[in-house]
Amino acid sequence: MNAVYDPKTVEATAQADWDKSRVFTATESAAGEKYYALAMFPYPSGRLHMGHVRCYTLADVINRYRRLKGYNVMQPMGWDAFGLPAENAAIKNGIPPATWTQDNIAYMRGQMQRLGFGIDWSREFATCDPEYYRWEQWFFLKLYEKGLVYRKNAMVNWDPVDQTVLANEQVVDGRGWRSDAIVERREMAQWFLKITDYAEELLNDLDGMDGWPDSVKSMQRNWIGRSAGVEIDFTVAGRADAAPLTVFTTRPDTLLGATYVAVAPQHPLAQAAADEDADVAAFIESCARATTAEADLATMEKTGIATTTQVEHPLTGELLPVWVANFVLMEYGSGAVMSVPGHDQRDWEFATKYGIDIIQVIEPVDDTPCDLNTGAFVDPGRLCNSGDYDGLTSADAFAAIADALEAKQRGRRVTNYRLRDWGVSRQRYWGCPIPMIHCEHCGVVPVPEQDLPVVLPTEVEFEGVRSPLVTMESFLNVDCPKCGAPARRETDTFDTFMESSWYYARFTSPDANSPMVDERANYWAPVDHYVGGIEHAILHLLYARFFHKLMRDERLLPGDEPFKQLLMLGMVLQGGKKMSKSAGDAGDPQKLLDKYGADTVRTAMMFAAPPHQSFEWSEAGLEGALRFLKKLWTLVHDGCAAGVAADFDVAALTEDAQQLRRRTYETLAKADDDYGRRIQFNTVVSGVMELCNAVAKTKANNDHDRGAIQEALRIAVLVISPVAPHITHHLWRVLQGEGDLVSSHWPAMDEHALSQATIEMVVQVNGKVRGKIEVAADAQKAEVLTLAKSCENVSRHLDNKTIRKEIVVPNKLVNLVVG
RNA sequence: GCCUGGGUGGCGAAAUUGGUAGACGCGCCGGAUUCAAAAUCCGGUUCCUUCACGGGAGUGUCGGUUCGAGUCCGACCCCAGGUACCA
Repeated sequence: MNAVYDPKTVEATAQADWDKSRVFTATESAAGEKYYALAMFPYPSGRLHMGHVRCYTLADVINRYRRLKGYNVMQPMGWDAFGLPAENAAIKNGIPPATWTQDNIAYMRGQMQRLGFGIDWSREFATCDPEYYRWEQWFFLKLYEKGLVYRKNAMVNWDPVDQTVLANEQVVDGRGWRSDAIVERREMAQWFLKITDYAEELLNDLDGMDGWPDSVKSMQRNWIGRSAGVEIDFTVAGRADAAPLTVFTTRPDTLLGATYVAVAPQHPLAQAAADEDADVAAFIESCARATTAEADLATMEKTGIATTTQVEHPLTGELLPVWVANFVLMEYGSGAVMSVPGHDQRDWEFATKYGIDIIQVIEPVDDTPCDLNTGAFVDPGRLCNSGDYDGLTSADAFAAIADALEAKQRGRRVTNYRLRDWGVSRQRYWGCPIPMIHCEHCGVVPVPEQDLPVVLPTEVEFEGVRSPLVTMESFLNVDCPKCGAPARRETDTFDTFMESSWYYARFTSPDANSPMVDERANYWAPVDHYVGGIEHAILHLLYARFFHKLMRDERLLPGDEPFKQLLMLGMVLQGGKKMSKSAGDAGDPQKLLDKYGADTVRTAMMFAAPPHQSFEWSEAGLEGALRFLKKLWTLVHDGCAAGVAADFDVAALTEDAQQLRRRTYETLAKADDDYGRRIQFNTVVSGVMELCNAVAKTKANNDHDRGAIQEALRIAVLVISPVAPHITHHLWRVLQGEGDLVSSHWPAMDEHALSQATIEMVVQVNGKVRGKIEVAADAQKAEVLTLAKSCENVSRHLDNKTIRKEIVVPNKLVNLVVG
C-alpha cells in the first residue's frame, strides 16, 4: 500500500471519483432535508486570491458537514461578471470586456476545481449571460409598471477633462485618477428604485433574523436610520403666497433656539440669491468642486454664505436669515435644515465661525453647569427661554411643539429614514442595458416584453474612456415601440448590485424559461447558510433583501427573507493590504496548490483563524498543516497494518485505551458543536490534532485496544473530512475497506465514553491558584473543602489567617478568601 | 466625521454562561536517528526572579464592579471594514 502521502495522486483520484458518482449534483427529489449552502459568488478578476480560498473553503466545509449529517445539500457557483475592472482592462490592453471576462472565468473555475469544492457545476452561470440578465430587464419593467421605478436628477462625479462620470474609487484626493483634473459634482438624470417604500419592512424583519450576527443587524438598522420627527414650514418673508421652506428635525423641542436656516447650493432660494449677488454665485460655484462620497462631505470644512432672504419662525414670527451651506444636500430631504447652534454641534461650529446668534433653550435636568461658549449642549433636558414651553422636558416639549405646529398648520409629525432610494443607473458599457427607449414624441418608453433581452453588444472597441454604447449607432437606433418614429435606446447600464441581488434565486432553477425562476425555487429557497465577506454587510445584503421582497410580492419566491443564516468573514490581508483586484497577483494560491496540494492549503486556511476574524495570510502555517496530514496518513496506515479490527468489548480495554475513547468522543462532541452551532473551524482542526497525538501515544495491548484505536482514527478522519476531503476519501477506504466517505454519515455519539471517575479541581487562595486536587466525580462540598485545605501549598498560604469566605464551583475550582 | 468590529507570548491563535490565561500549531532551543542531509521521533519554550521548591507580573491604556475580569461597566488610544458609482 502507498507508504508515502502523495497529494497529487490522492487528490486527482478523489476528484475523479466524485465526478463519476455525480455526488454533488443536487436534485429536488433526493432524500433528506434540503440545505442550500451559498458563498458570495466572485467577481472574475483574473485569478483566485487567498480571500477566495478562505470563503469557498468555509462554504465547502459547511456543505460537507451538512452532507454527513444527512441533508440534501446544494452548493452552486457562478460569476458576478459585470463591472468596472473589465472596462479598465479593455482600456489598458485593448481586449473586449467579454473576452477578458470569459478567459478569467475559465481560469478561476479550474482553480476552484483543483481545490476540490463540492460544487454543483451544472447550475453555473455568469451574470453577463443574456439568458440571466434578460429576466432582470423583465423585472425592472414589471417594477416600472408598479410605480417602483422613477427617474430623477442625482449628483455624479464629473471628470471635466475625460468628459465622463467617475466612480468614487476613481477619484483620488478630489482628482480624476487618469486625467488628474479636479472632479466636479454634477447633476444627471438617473433611474431609481423605491427601496424607501420597503424601509419599514427591511428594518422590522431584522428583529426575527436569529441566524444573522447582531453586528450586521445593527449596521443595517443604523443604515436605514428610522427617526421620528417633525416637518416644519418656514414662510419666506414677503412671499406668503409662495411655497414655504420645509425642514425636517428630530429635535422640535429646540425650535425656539433656531437662529438661521441653511439651504443647499442647488436649492431654488440659493439660486435666486445667486442671481442678485455675485458672491453667493461664486460660493455656489465653489461648492461644485467636491466629490459625492459621504466620508468627504462629512469631514470637509463646513462653509456657507448669508443671503438677504429671510424666513418667519413658525411660532414666534421672528425673522431668521437664510444661509447657503455646503453641507446641506439637495438630494436628501428638502435640501434645507433649521439650525440650532445652542444644541447641535455642527450648527454651533458654523454659528461660531460666522458670528451667528447662539441661544440656549435647553438646560440640563440635573442643573449641572453648561457653557455654550465651549460647545453645544446636545443632550435632552429641560426647556428655557422658550416662553410657554419653559420647564417642560425635551420629550414633553417635542409633543407640545408638534401639537402647536399641527394646530397652526405649520408642521406635521413624520417618520424619516436615512435610507435613500437606490440609484441604479451607471454611465458605463460593461453592464446590463437598461431596457428603456427615449422617443422625441412619447418621452420614455419601456422596451416591450417580447423584445427582451436588450443584448449588450460584445464586439466593441474602446476609444478613450467613454462607454462605446454612446456612439454605437447599431445599438442606439430603434423605432419607438409606441409611435414607430426613430428613437434612441437608453445607454446607461444597471448598477452591478442589481445582478448580485437575485443570483441566489436563479441558482435554484438556472435554466428556467418562465420569468426569473420556476417552481424549484419553492424547494430550495431560502438560502440556509450564506457565506461572504464583512465588506458586504450593508449594501449587497440590503439590496438582496429588498429584491427578495420585491420578488415575493410578484409571487416568484416564498418567505420574506433570502438568507436564513449568515456567516460574515473577516478580511484576508496580505502585507497589511486588503485583497482585491487591485492587489494584482499577490496571494495567488496556484503555486501553493502545486507545492502542497489542496488539502494542505484548505487545512492551513481553516486552522489559521476563526471565520469572522480578519487576519494577515502567511505561508508559515502550510508546513504544519502538511505535517499533520502526513501524520494522519501514517497513523491510519499503521493502525490498519494488521487488518481492520472486529467489534471490540469496551470492558476489556486497557486503561490507556479507555482514556483514548474518552478523548475520541470528547473530540466528536466538540467538533459537532463547532461545525453546527459555533461555526468555528480552527478549533475542529486543533481538536483532531490533539486526538491524533493521543492515538500516537496509545499502545495496542490486545485486539480490543486495536479496535479502539481504529475507532479513534475513523472518527478523526470523518471529523476532519470537510476540511481535508481528498486524503480522508483515501483513508476512509483504508479504514473501511469499501464505500465513499462523502456518502457516509456523521458518527453516533457515545455518552458513556465520556464518564470519568475523578475530576481535577483548582484551589485558589484569594483568587490565586495555589494547588490542584483530584476529587471523586460525586464528591460533596464539605469533602472537597477538606481536601482543598489539606493541600500542601494551600495550607501554607492559610497559616495564621482567618478564612472569611469559601467558594466552591462544582467540577472547577475552590476559592478560599482569607483576611 | 458617523456606523460596526478588533487589540492575548517571537508569530497564527485557544479560553463557548464571570471561574486554572496561552490549548493546538508555527518558529526557536536541546536530544535521538543518519556517513551526512532531508524527513521523522522525543523534550523544552509568556516575562522577571530562584540551584530548586516557589514567588511576582501579565490579555492596548487608565479607572470601576466582583471572592474572582481576556470576558461585565465607564473614559481614552490604536487598527480594520463600511460610508450609497470598487465588488
